[in-house]
Amino acid sequence: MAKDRKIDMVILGLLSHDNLTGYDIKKQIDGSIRLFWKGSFGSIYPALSELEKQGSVRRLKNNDGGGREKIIYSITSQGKEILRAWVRDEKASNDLKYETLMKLFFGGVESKETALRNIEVFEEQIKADLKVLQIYRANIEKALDEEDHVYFYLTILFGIETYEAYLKWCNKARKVLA
Amino acid sequence: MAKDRKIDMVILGLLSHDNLTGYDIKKQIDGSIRLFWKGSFGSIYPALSELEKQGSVRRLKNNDGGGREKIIYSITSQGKEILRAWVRDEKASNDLKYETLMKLFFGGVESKETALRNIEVFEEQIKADLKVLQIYRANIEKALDEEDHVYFYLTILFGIETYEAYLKWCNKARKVLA
DNA sequence: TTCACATATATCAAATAGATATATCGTTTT
DNA sequence: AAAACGATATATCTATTTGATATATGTGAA
Repeated sequence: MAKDRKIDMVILGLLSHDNLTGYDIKKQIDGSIRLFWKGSFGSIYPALSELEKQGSVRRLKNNDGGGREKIIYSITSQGKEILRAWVRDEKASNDLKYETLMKLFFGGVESKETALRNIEVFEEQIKADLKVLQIYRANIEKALDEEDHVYFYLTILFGIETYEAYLKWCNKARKVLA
Repeated sequence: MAKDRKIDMVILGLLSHDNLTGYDIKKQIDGSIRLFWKGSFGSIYPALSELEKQGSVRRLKNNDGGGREKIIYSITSQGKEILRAWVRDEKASNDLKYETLMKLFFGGVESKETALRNIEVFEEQIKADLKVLQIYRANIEKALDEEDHVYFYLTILFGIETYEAYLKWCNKARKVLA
């Protein structure tokens, strides 16, 4: 596979906002990033080691007198330049893996009821996620003057717009199957 | 990682419609499936071998007197049952990896113009894809009476609904950034 | 006839997912 | 006060997937 590790950009991007541990990075991915990307420990920790080796991130000394081992990373100026070059690069891979759709696509091997049930499960999940996003939006709209918040806001809007489209589709799909 | 190879379901699903070679499977994934899933030769051929070993697919003899090597597979009744069990199983992983959104999320490290350009590239791609989907829809609506076509139709509708939402979001995003 | 392109199988290294092992810390329950 | 529990934290392993490449044949056009 080509030299093109996407998790590196997630890590550099998050470190451009804050100094973080690998565990922190995982938490942020599962939080604000999960709308459009994901990552596991199995990719985060090895990536952090290699980024350090190549000089894109730096380990902050933080031996505050014995206690839980904790490695806080910060981004270097080289890391920032790599991140910026990636943001400027126009090519981007956008793809989704929707098992629900696949189950529906091959729905012919099972009953219509099964198809409807799969749509229902999907709908419930989306409704729950949409509620969370709407709370995010309400909160962030109070603090939109801060520069970086605008970009976060845009991704929230993306989530809301697409999730509403999913719900519309669920209704249409039900009608088509009926 | 858990015993849970999704490519197996893509293969079994496609073989439940038709007997196909590995190459055919790849073509169908890049065609009708690509809206919600993808797969590469590097996963298809090994999966076909294992599915054959476990008795879910069968190799059809087709030595039609010398010529290009060609291995046509068909699904067995065991394979069909595995496919059906998977369709009945409610749990489904739905996730997207949108590099455009990630570039936007970390847009603060670059200029607003870069962010707008990334949105523009994304928009052009979606517009092109949407056109194709609308042609698909028009064609399939003429043949909706055939049982299996309904499920294909639903995935097309899903694509159209979400792509239209993406375009709406592009316009909103432009306004927010302005 | 040569060139490009589509068909077709197969394999490899790099990247990722998902699970698990290990250990510490803080809070709550017994 | 001890035990139990869940959150924090690093690290590693295997299975899976990607994306690229190697190899070879068939087909149509210049």
